Amino acid sequence: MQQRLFAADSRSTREPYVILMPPPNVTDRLHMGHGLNNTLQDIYIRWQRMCGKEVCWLPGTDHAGIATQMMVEKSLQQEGITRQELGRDEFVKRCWQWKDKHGDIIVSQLQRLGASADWERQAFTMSPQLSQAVRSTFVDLYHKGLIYRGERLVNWDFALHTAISDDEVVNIEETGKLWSFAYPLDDGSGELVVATTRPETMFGDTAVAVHPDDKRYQAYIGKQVKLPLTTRTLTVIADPYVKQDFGSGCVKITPAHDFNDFDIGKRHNLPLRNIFDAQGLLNEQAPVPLQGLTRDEARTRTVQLMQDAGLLRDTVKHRLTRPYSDRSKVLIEPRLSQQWFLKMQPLVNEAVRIAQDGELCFYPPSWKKTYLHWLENIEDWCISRQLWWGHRIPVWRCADCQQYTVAKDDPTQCTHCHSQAIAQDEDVLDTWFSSWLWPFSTLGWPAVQDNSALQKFYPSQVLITGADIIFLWVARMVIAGLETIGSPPFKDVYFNSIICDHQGRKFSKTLGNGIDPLAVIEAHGADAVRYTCISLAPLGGRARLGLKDFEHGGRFINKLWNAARFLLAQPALPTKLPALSATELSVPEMWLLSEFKQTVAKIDKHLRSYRVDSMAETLYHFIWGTYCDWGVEIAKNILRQQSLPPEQILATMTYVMDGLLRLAHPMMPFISEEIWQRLPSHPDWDRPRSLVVAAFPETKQLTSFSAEELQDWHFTRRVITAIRTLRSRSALPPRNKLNVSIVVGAAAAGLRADEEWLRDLAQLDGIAWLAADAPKPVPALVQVGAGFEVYTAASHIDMPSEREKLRKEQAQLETRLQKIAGKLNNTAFCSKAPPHILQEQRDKQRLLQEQLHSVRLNLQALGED
RNA sequence: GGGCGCGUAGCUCAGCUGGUUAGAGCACCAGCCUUACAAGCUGGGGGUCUCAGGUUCGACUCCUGAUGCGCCCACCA
Repeated sequence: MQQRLFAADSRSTREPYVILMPPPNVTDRLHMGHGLNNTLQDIYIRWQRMCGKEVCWLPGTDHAGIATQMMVEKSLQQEGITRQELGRDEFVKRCWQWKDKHGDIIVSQLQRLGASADWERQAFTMSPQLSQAVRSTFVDLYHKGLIYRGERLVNWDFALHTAISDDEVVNIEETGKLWSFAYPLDDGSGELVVATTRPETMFGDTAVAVHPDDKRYQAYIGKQVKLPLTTRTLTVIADPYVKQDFGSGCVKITPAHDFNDFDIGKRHNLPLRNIFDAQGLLNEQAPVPLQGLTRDEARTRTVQLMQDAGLLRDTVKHRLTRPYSDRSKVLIEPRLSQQWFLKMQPLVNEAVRIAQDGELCFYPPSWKKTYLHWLENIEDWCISRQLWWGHRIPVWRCADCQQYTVAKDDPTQCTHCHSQAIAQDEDVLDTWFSSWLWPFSTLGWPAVQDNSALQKFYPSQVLITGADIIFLWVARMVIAGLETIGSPPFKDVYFNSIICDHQGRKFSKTLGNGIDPLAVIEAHGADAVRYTCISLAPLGGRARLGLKDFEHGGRFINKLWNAARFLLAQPALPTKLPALSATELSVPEMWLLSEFKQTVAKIDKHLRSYRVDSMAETLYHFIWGTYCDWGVEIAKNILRQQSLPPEQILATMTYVMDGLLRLAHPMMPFISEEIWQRLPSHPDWDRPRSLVVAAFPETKQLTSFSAEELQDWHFTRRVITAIRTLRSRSALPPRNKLNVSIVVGAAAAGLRADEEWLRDLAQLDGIAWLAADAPKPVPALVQVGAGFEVYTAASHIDMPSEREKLRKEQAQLETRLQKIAGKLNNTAFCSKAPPHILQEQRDKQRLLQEQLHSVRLNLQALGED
């Protein structure tokens, strides 16, 4: 029913506010990281909707090529079949089924969380519309000469049998071994020693390199060495890449299996010798006994064979970083293959500029450097994948003329020779090649018939996502937006926390330390999950979350619910409330309203600076510490005393409750709406049919009162707190009223005017007002405050501990006074510190001196021992 | 090797542009089922703000160095 309120109207005249949901992968259900990410987006969307913007939160899912294909293959495995047995068409069909199932689960999870996205605009990276965008982009970039096919060394994943991009490789530091092998000179005049961490790659060696300036090896340059265990020989070449001080200063060069060696090979025209078959097993380049072995088996055997041949010179432990596939977690093999690449260099200039000029802002700002560093060192992007699930590359190769036909619509013939013998490239595109178009492909681009959505909702205001995909997704979206639409896709990038378990470990399936958002929603409610997530998740940091933490949120929701119940259960609560009238307000009400206004100002500030954790804290303190702890107590007092008409205070309480529900709504949409619907409408607030579209409080419309007007009340509150402490120390049950004596100095008039409040909020029976110079009531418990003393008689007073307490206070006051005196006696401080700081210290000194004096007199009255 | 960030109460963290008695939640202790709330109320204990210098009248806050930890990027076979 509320969903209609979430729909974005592209023809609206309101100012747009747009957020694009980072599309969750359709691989699996959502985890708590998604819970946080989507809560944050929803907070901003709901806030801005309440501020009167035409908001559009565009939801959707990502086909996640590699990840989904892995999941589907895994499920096939359980049925005992491989995707090859199933065939491509059938396999892709299975992937669609998987997508439908998990896409639905994801949407229902997001809705349970309260996500107020425009569900009618749901997008999917492989929908017909987005496929059109992908093709269009590919074809355009191809015709601009930016997409090319080439045989290059790429990161090869032997588990998935596909190339992956540099950004999908994760390097892990490990301890391995460094072996030194002797390669005998062909003319029998000696040997060269080379070091390697990967012995098995020696069969792909096509040279040995030394540094051109290395005196030790001048004579060897151009000579031949024998490649052990084979019949081949290698030339000794000179290249400045070689470090003279590492190992022997000789390097074996394996151009087909190492990125650096590949470059050297190019410089020296070395042959590329691939030693692996498609499965990652050693091929015929290796000696017969090693053929068909895996990399690991071959390594052990190679070392053994070299040792047997008397050519193993050394084995040492060695720290090295190895590349792993981020998805499949297997060791990456650099492998020569035909792939499609996108030239990135010509595309990045503008993306760099807008970050430097502040047209694109990162929160936290430190990410700007990381972003720029990546762009400034950009490499070509390998965009083809040897997978089945994804966007098929829109390129057809002609069997007759061997030329490529690159087209947006499926061609029937070769554009070069018109032959019909054309076949589409078997590969698919990297998933990110569709994700990077998300800011405009989801809005209908490149369809021309109706681009009102694109015009209205591009660009978006803020992208809220995890910093882990800053290169994979964020930077690339900026590039695509600038290249395709001509303007950046968003203004702000807000990096949310990474959710970890209580020990600071990332959630992972293998550890089983994840928290299922739905289970927690069942236990504590969606609002509690939302509140807990954001209050514990600082901007861009790492948030440690345990199951127990959600109790905090649960308690808060419960507290709010009870506060509302108090109000709603009042028999005197009128259905028609009077408007606020400054002249009829009691001082505590004036204070409550002022506190509310301050809260509104703080929340506005925190939202604008993306400090949602601070916003949550601010609201928590207002609701719990101000509205409940004081507001409700004040209301009870008035209702009990009948000192004022009940409608008046109930109207104020309703007004503030209505306002705080508005503040709370973006964060806690369920409970706030639930209460708000039951609340009588207040004439000073608008009353639409749902809180979803109610106005967000603005400070300029709110009433507040000056510090002078509230000064006495602040003093009274301090006295009340002191009396409560006294009561607690007297161990008297709260229902027993207390008799106190009060000594007041300068603030006497104000306090005595508030006597009724004092009496009620501190649960007093009788008050005796004492003059400052009157004898101290003995024996009695005492609390000495700034500008006042309160006493109460108690049945039995533990004199030593009472003295102890006073002495402790005395010591504390003395220390503080010493510090202040230190400052005030410092001539430099007095001459250089700003006047108001100086005055502050003097005032403080006077108050503390008075307080110390009182404490001392009380100590004397108790009799020093 | 380069970049970024973090070391504050037993635990998880706030503390923004230097001046507060350094705060919150959880945990702990004491007393309370006070008619909104025991998922609660009223109090309480607990911190040489990682260390060492410096700037300043004044540093948790700014600068330098040390040290421990985390993340990212690059990489010597």
